[in-house]
Amino acid sequence: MKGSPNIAKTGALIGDVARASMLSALMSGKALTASELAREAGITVQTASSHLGKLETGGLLRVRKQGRHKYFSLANERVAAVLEGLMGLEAGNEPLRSKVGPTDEALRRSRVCYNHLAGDLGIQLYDSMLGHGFLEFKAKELSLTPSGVQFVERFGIDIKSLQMGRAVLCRECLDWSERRSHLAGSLGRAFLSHFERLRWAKRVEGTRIIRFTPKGVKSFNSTFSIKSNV
Amino acid sequence: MKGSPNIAKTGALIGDVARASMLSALMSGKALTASELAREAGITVQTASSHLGKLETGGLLRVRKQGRHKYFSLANERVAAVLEGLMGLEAGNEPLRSKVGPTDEALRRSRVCYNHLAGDLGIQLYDSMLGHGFLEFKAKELSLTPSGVQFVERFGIDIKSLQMGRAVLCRECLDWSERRSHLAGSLGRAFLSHFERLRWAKRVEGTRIIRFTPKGVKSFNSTFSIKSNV
DNA sequence: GAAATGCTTCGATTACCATCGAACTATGAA
DNA sequence: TTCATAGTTCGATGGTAATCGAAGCATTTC
Repeated sequence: MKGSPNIAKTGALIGDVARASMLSALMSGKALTASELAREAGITVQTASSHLGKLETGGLLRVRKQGRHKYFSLANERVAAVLEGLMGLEAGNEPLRSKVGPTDEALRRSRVCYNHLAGDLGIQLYDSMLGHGFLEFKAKELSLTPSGVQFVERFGIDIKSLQMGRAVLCRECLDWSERRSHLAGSLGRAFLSHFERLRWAKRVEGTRIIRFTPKGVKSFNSTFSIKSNV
Repeated sequence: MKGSPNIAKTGALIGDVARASMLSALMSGKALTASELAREAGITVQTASSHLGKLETGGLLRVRKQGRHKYFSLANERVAAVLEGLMGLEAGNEPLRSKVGPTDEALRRSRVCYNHLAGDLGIQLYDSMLGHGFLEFKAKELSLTPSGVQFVERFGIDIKSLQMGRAVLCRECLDWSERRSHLAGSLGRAFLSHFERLRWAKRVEGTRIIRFTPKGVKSFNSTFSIKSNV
């Protein structure tokens, strides 16, 4: 069967515990330095350097050099999507114990996925946008409707500058905790950073958890007209 | 970072060349025996047995015993989706040479992906169904509209028995050659097997290629009202 | 300039695991 | 029963790659 060695190569890249730790850490979307990633994985910087080199040539990471620092981030959203998919597989297989734990609970509720909002709240946002006709599938791809543009602008996001950029505006991304899609793309990222700017939510340092304030939840629900009991 | 060892485990499972070959072979959706898979991977049956055991306990494979044979298939559609995603990553990174080759060409045109139609033609089918309002996104998930039901039935697919089954009727699946979705789920599988029954298309033994006959292409285009030059 | 910090390269060590031959179990055929 | 086929278990072997100490390069700070 042709094409098999390829998936083996990237599979092997992900298949090392140290590298997997680094990739998981980068799922937050933040760019991290080599030494930060080494600490995250619990290995020395030499070893980390070797790993990071392999991940880069393997096309999983993007690198930016800044002074004497080297910042690593996931190569693109597709890499993030594959990693999310892998996590989802695991979650399905685990007996039940994966459901417990307050950390896990919080992750399922709302977490960052490559700089956009994932988890329960992420799905609610996505569903709401679709339900109000702000997003639609135009035959091929997810796109923002005229009324959607209006809504997003009134919410305080500078849609024009997003459209200027090279990145795709709307994209869907599969969730591992739920089995549903949520909003990715530059609009997805803009939403999350705007939530942070409005102080509705805050990232918990060192994890992927996003903690919404009580007031933040309330505003979120009313903005996207979500019934609080669901 | 929590949750990292998990993705490492499945990553490592995929990361072995022999196992990757087996998984690729199973992407056709067909169930294969242990010795067939051993031959596919170019290893002895003993080694294959060991690999298959690991893949099963890792949750990637489903096993059915039938007499003295043991049939292996991918555990579910999600596993298939992750594998497709991995192939897509590779395809994006490869320089350009991955574009050449007649086999590759044929794969891009139409191939089987876990028993449903993928590739260029798969996307055309999906787009056509959406464009005619036969499929729609109902807030959360892809579903068949009333007119869609009518269309599918008139085409000769027994939609009732599909709806009885436990499997999801419509699902979307991301393509690696294009960057678009195509139709998966039990309806997707029903379409492909009906194409085969009508002799529009035939699987090429030992590969994932689906070869459409000239007449088959014509019928396909007219059924889904696709302009032949696009 | 010198010292400090961030990262890379080199070499030696170690641990893991894919591989296969040989022997074994289980199911089916004659 | 006897033979054949499908698959598993066991043990030995070999190769690959992760790991870290030590030394080296590059950049910034003092």
